[in-house]
Amino acid sequence: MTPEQLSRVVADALAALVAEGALVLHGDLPREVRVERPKVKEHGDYAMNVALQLAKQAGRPPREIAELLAARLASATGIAHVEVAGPGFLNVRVGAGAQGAVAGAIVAAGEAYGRSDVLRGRRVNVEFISANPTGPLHLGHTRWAALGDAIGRVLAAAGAQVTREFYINDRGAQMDKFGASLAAAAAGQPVPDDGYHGDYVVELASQIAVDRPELSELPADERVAAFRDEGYRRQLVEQRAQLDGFRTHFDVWASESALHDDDRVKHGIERLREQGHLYEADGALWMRTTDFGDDRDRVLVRSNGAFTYFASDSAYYVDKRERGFSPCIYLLGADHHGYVNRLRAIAACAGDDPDRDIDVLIGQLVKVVRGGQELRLSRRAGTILSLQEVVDLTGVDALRYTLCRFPADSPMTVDIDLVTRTSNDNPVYYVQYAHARLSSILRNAVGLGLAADADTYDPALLAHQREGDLLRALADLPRVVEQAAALREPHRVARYLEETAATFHRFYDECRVLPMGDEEAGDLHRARLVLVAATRLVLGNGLSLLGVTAPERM
RNA sequence: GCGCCCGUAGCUCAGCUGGACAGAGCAACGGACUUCUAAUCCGUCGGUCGCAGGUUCGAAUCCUGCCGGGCGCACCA
Repeated sequence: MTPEQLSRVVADALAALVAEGALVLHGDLPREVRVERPKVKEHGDYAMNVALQLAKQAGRPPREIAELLAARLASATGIAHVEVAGPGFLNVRVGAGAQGAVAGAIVAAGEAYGRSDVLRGRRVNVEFISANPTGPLHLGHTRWAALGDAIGRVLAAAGAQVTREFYINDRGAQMDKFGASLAAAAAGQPVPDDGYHGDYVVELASQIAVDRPELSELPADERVAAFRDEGYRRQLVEQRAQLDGFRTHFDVWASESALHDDDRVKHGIERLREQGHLYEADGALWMRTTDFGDDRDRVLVRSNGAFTYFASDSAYYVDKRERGFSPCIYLLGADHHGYVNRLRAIAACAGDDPDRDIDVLIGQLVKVVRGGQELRLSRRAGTILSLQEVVDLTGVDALRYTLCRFPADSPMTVDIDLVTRTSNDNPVYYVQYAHARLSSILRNAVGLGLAADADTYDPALLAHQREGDLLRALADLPRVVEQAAALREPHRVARYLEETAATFHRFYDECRVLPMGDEEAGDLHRARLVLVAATRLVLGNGLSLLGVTAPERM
């Protein structure tokens, strides 16, 4: 019996009580009965607080309601024991057979276990990183790469159709500064003070100068533009290669300048104009974002006729919506949190519901510590720790896992020395090791002529305390995934995996799976083998939601 | 000045969106391998959940005000 099944049983019992008139509720039945796993095992396998929540609506003491429900549940199949505890909690123990059946169900579901269709039909756009193509990606971007990709995976697992998108800020003054920096460096001149100063600028400039000598012959202004475009092209290739290596793949690379070139900016502004929130003042075109919580109105077209960056943002949002996405998710660094109200106001001004159609996630920036010292990351100052450098040090798995382990809004410190360490200071190895151990058992089983057979094992034999603990942990994956998707919090998956791995290790410690020596294989061996296969699937499926590999051996 | 995020064990951090005595890892100390991977397991030590009020059967969680830290407030990109 899974928590979802239990929840349904209790909801049905509740509905029956109401239908019979045994319970009168003011208002509707609760949409869902929440099932929790109590921390204290004396409180049973599962606990529910429906009775406490309904007390007010029913106008009766919670314990009375709980008693009514308990009487009904006592005879339900799969439930071994029900009791009312404390102020009105409903504590349930699940029968061994019903509990053990979970393992077989997981094996039968295979790689689909943990997936659901709660978001079926939703087309979700996840935009993240969106760096300027003026240099290598650094560790700051890496958090969004790991997180954004994992959010995409989790949403897809919940049934959504996901498009991952990278918005290229390839237009405007920063690009020109980049071009000027390259042109200067190529000519052996010092880069402008407000330009880009990293070593990579010099390298890139000299490569371009060698590969495309004709560019250096151009007149000054054309030369800057030529170096800018060539540098841009190469940086983009570089960024994509680095992200590929980090297992982060984008479905769409959206160019800001393309948005202008094919008039989607104009089109977007027209669409917004139809909604009636644009006005002209002081020769400029404004959007009345203050109608929707922004602290000031924003300019779309300056009095000199130039489009603002905000115009691109607005048009880009309209473009996404016209491609059918809802919600459009944005991952932004904390240094951009001022954009939240602005972006939500764009959605509102476009006639959308910001709570439904847009979701702006703010992530705290990562602090980087190496050798006990904090590194200050600045591209323009040239003190970059690039994504590639860090990946080379730590490996993709360790880095991805570490970055996905924490909620985005919690400030995190990446200690390079720690992530680099391939010891059990590193939770990723703890989880991977469990998976390798499980794989090993299954390999050895094959050697003994045994295989996990979900159809013929006896689920009631999985009655050991450690087996029950493990089964209940495994049964949690679907709701962990659902919640991770709903809240856009993949770290829940990581934490869940750590707990489940620990639960497995404890099981392993006490419960022998395979027959020893000349021992004949019995029904308990077969049942445990199914449990092992189920556990391996859960860890493997969970790791893949984070984009981390599940090794067969370590 | 206005706004957003954070403050939980010595350290790094969870805390299931209000539940039953506040958790994990690391660090410290002590145990467990002749048979499925010891990258593991078990035990001990460790907390006024920043402070003060409020909401209620019940608050680390929600509200208000302080304190401390990070970040942001352009016809910039």
